[in-house]
Amino acid sequence: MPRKAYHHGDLPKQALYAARALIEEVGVDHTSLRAVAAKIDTTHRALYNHFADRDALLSAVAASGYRDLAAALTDANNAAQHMKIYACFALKHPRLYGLMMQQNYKAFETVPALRQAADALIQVSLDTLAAGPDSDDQRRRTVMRHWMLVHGGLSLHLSGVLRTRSDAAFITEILAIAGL
Amino acid sequence: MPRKAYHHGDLPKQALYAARALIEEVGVDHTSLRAVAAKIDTTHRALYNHFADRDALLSAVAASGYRDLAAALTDANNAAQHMKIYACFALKHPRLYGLMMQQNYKAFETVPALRQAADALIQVSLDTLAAGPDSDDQRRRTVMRHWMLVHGGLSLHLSGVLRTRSDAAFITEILAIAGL
DNA sequence: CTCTAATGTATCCACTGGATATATAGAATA
DNA sequence: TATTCTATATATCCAGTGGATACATTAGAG
Repeated sequence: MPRKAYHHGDLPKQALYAARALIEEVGVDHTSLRAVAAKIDTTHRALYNHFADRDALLSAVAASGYRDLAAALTDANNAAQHMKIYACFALKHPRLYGLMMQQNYKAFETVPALRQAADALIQVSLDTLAAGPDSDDQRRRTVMRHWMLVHGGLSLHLSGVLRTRSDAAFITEILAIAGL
Repeated sequence: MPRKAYHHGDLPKQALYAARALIEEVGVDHTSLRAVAAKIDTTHRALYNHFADRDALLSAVAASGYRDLAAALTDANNAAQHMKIYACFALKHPRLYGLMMQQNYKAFETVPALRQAADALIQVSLDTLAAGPDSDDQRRRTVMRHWMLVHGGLSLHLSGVLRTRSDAAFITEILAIAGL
């Protein structure tokens, strides 16, 4: 895709975009290093110069998802808007969102960018949802409660366990359940 | 492990147990058909006589998890007990629980046992959480709200996004957040 | 007792993530 | 400018995977 030169120019960033695109297209399970490499016209082994292994690449994609979500949420002025924007993001990028929530303790420890991106998201949520003069513990719980509701609802909706209806109906329903 | 006879006796059930054990030991990603087959002393291809493919086997394991969870929840007399038992199950079998929640629409359509098991769980929850004379829609929302909170909390806790504390602290925290 | 359908086996395939060794190029040094 | 050094890309290999096809065995229906 880029030049035919031996060196690629900006392989890390392009690999990230390519991986993210592939994940959103065909799902995480069907996203192979070789497919990502082919998409940016390089060898699958070249990726290892920039990512420790496949999981590290996936975690980097997850981190980019967290960043985008946090950025989108800065537009929220209240809890209801916050929940709507959050849910819309997840419904628009279900596989990316699944990957973000599939990260585990080890990933958060191993990939600093992931930890940072998640913390940034938490900060945005704190600013929007718990701006009052409450104690830190109280504010943390407010965010946690909100996140539990919206993420729990999304998870049940996206999987299909709960036989929820259309996306739009789902959003109004979780808003009602959350009392917003 | 069983006899050395050509026919195995009860391969489907044993395969299910073996797969579930492997999943709880090493995680879904590292559970291969060959490893499951080796555990019950057969060929990986024999599994295909009883499960359409790897995903079908995993979905069957998930269904068995739903059944066990529903059975455990019949002991609950109120919402607080319900939430505690649910959370304890997930914390005791985190990888199995992850698999259960990783099932998607296609799995629920393709594997009838999975749909049935999930519906049975919903029924138990309806009985415990929404026994009153409310409308069906109201009862459904009560269950949904409860499930959103507990599953959302578990998901955030198990992944480590939210930096939650110990399991015990987590349980008391979600009970408080849910107002139970 | 035979025949057939269900079940288990043997063997193959394309593909995967990852390891090792080699080639290239861009930057720093001289 | 010429030379070395290091980061980056490639080539090639490997064991392991899910799945396909063809064949062997066996239990049961007739």
